[in-house]
Amino acid sequence: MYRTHTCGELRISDNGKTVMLCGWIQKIRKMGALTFVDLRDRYGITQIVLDESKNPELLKTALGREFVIQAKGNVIERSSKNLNIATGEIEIEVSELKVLNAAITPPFTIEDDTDGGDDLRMKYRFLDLRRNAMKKNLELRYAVNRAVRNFLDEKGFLDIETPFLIKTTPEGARDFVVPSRMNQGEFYALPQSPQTFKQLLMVSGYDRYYQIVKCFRDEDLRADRQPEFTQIDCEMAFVEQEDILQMFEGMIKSIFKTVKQIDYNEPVKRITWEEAMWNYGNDKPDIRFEMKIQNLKTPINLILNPSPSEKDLNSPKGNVGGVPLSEGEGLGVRSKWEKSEVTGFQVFDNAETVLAICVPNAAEYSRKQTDELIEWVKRPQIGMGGLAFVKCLNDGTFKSSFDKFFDAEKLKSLAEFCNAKPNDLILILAGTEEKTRKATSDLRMEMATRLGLRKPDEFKLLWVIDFPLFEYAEEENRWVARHHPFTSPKPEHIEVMINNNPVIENAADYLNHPYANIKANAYDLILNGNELGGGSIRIFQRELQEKMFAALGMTKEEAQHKFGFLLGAFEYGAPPHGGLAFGFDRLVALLGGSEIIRDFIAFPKNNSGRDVMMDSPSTIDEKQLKELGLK
RNA sequence: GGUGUGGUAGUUCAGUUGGUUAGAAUGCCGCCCUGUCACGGCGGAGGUCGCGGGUUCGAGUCCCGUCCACACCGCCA
Repeated sequence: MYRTHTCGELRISDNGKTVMLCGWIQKIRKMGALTFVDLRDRYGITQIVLDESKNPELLKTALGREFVIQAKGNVIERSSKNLNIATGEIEIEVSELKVLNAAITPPFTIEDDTDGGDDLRMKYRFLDLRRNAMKKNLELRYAVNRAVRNFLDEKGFLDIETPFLIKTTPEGARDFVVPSRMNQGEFYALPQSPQTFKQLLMVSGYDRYYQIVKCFRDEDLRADRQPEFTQIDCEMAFVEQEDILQMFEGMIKSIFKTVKQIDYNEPVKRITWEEAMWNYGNDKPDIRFEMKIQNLKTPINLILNPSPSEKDLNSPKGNVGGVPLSEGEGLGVRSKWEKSEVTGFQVFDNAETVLAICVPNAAEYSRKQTDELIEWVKRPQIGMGGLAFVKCLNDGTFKSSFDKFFDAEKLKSLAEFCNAKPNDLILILAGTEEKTRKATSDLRMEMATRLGLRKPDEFKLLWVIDFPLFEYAEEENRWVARHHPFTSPKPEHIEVMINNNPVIENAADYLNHPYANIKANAYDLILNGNELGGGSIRIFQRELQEKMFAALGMTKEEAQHKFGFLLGAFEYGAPPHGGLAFGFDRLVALLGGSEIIRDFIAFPKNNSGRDVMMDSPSTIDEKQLKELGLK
């Protein structure tokens, strides 16, 4: 027997017991004839005492940090207690000590606040994982895993494994491929997601499926993106969008409750993709704070309203795609400001788009601070030429960076249009539509970060719905699926899809193609500005699926070659179905108050997709290459 | 593919306008210390300043190239 207890469980009530502990030496403190050793394992730290005056043999063996030892002795009450640790009232008076394995000095300290940099911690990941901070992250990961399984199990979902060695798919991310030895010249692909398998499971009648499963995408990494990552993959049959939103909103709330003790009782807010783009400039808005984008000039009308004759731009309330806009913020709202487009300020007058945000309580920003913001928007990643601002002073006056062109009256009307409050700082960006909208969105997030409005302990969920079905791919001059090619158009848009030719005759005018306006039964769940997951109601009839493949530029033969198995299955009684998938790593990281998923994965890859601990990827032997027919 | 930031002791970092023998903290080693728990005291070892080239009387410092790490853009249905 190695141990009777762990290093985290002994208390004052165990006083007098003879115990055996095993663990790693965290720290040695020598006080003359007395030596204190902090012994650490997964469960905690227990102090053991080596008393040379009572047992001189004990100190004959050399000890050092991270040695693995076994200590036998009596639990005694400490004469000076340490109430900062759970075992701090007792210590072990050691009678027998055994070094199970010596250790060389670790390259960084195994402490919460380690002195090790990212690079080293990755190289010695097995040491990094000894740290309390990492242990907590992995424990959180497992807690979320359990919460998911418990919830879905209770709802009757079945966990069914799907293969990792599958077929390459033309759409979407780049595939990782695996050469086949037995079928030389051919390759498996690792799944980007179990998408087609879960749909086939619906055809098979397993009407509630889930899997917490590894997925693979050969794309560049980010703090929140790894080449292999884990998804909570779910699918249901005989459901409408509403059923899915309810079910999985419930799942996330249940995770909040079990893992974070958060009661998220209110229904999750929903907005359309168009509202998201209009008000926040991106499709995953952080709604912990307002700071909505104000449109001072041309709206995203080309996207939102390709044929102004059909939808009156000047109507007080826009109504797009049959979905009423929230909070009376019509897409078509225009004010007298809007109509007086010639301001005399060329930067505004010449720009396609002029967008503003009202930053609360920032009117006292100094020249230095505003200059710094201007530099911020000029960074290559943002790429704006400059930034205009209006300070809404508490005395009701305004001070702007373009006073030369705007008199007091004009500034006032601008501030009113933006619904600016006293002490607000209005920041204005002007330029081409797409770039300016993205820049304003980035600026909004940046200002919120600077003002501390992105509170890590506040969780705000949001459904973004009614995504466009297609996206225009400029390089190929064709439509690509915004979500994936199995996503169903909204029922009222199916006709548009079937009755129109997908070919884009005039690339410059693609927004006027009927396909640009088709909306999908697709939805994303956003948490604090991060995409937690997304999904859609799927196509389940062969004809519509074929039409979809055709819309994406596939010939009938190609579609049959690549997805014949799915098209075939649809002919044998496929039920209506839909589902979604969550980014498990991202969910865990966010619950842990971070956006860096690397810290929540035991053995992650670095920025260039390398595992620096085992040094993969690596070259392979000639022999292996030959066997695979690659040489 | 691109942009930015960084690379100096085992580790985290400082290093002025280009100028003597490149510093601090921490870790490590040795000695002292019977109640420490961020222990304390004394002493010591430890450097190809990422790599290659250039400018210069002289380069950690300036220039060019390159490698690596991180963040971001493109990309990620």
